Amino acid sequence: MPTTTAAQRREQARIEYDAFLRDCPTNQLLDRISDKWVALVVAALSSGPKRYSELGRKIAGVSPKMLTQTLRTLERDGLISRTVTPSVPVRVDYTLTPLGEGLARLLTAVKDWAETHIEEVHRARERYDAENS
Amino acid sequence: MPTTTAAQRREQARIEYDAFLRDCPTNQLLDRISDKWVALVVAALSSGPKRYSELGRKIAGVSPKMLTQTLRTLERDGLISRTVTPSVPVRVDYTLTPLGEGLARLLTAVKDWAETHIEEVHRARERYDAENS
DNA sequence: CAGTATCCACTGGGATACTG
DNA sequence: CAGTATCCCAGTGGATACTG
Repeated sequence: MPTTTAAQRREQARIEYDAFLRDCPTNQLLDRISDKWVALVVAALSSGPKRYSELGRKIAGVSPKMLTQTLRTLERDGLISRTVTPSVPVRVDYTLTPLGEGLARLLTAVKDWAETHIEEVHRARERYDAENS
Repeated sequence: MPTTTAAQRREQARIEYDAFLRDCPTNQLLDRISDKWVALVVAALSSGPKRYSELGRKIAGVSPKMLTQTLRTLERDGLISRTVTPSVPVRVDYTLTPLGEGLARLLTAVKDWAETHIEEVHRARERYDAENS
């Protein structure tokens, strides 16, 4: 009789795997671009620098909290840069860095694939749903 | 005095935006590949067909529930195909469809970008954390 | 204008147990 | 072997209110 159960062993594996995934570059990147607002912010900024409130308006429905949070992580990762103009009232501009522009191009590739194949995916869904009704 | 508050207007915008995002092909795709397990399953299958339990072992730490759920949505989207061999015990194989192979190639592009630029991101993070300490 | 702070509801996914 | 069913908790993000 083993002293560890199957569940315990899988939990151990899960812990190790989580650690591995945190270190995995691909997963770190997927964590970023999968964030609901990141892709939208990057897309908005790819047409040029924007102010905080411009982003808030362009990305309708985002709360100040999430907009700030998104901008902070992107800034921390070196994907966007934040410029404060100490006028009254203050003005803050966000711009894509060269690294961020690279990410924008990658997202364009994702977008192209999505738009090219979405019809096929939709047909597959209809077929699947029809068969399993 | 307006009859709608700023919050109410933003909520309305959020609802419309959510609807828009649901219809947006890019976001639908991002929803898929951002799923914690999808990328792992696709990667596992890109080296050839696998059985359910093989996937469970290769992707350490995944629970049966999530593995099944992931496989179902991928099958529904036409990205993988499921083949049941009615032997005893039953045998189920999962394979990437041509569409799924296309997705796998896209994920390879994502992976390449991630691995090429992760160092730069890490340096940016260290710089950011040092400045804001 | 450009945020920050707090509270809280909701849901995604893990643990666990069971089945054709 | 290949799942399904149920319970349940933690983390995410929205609402709301406040500030330099």
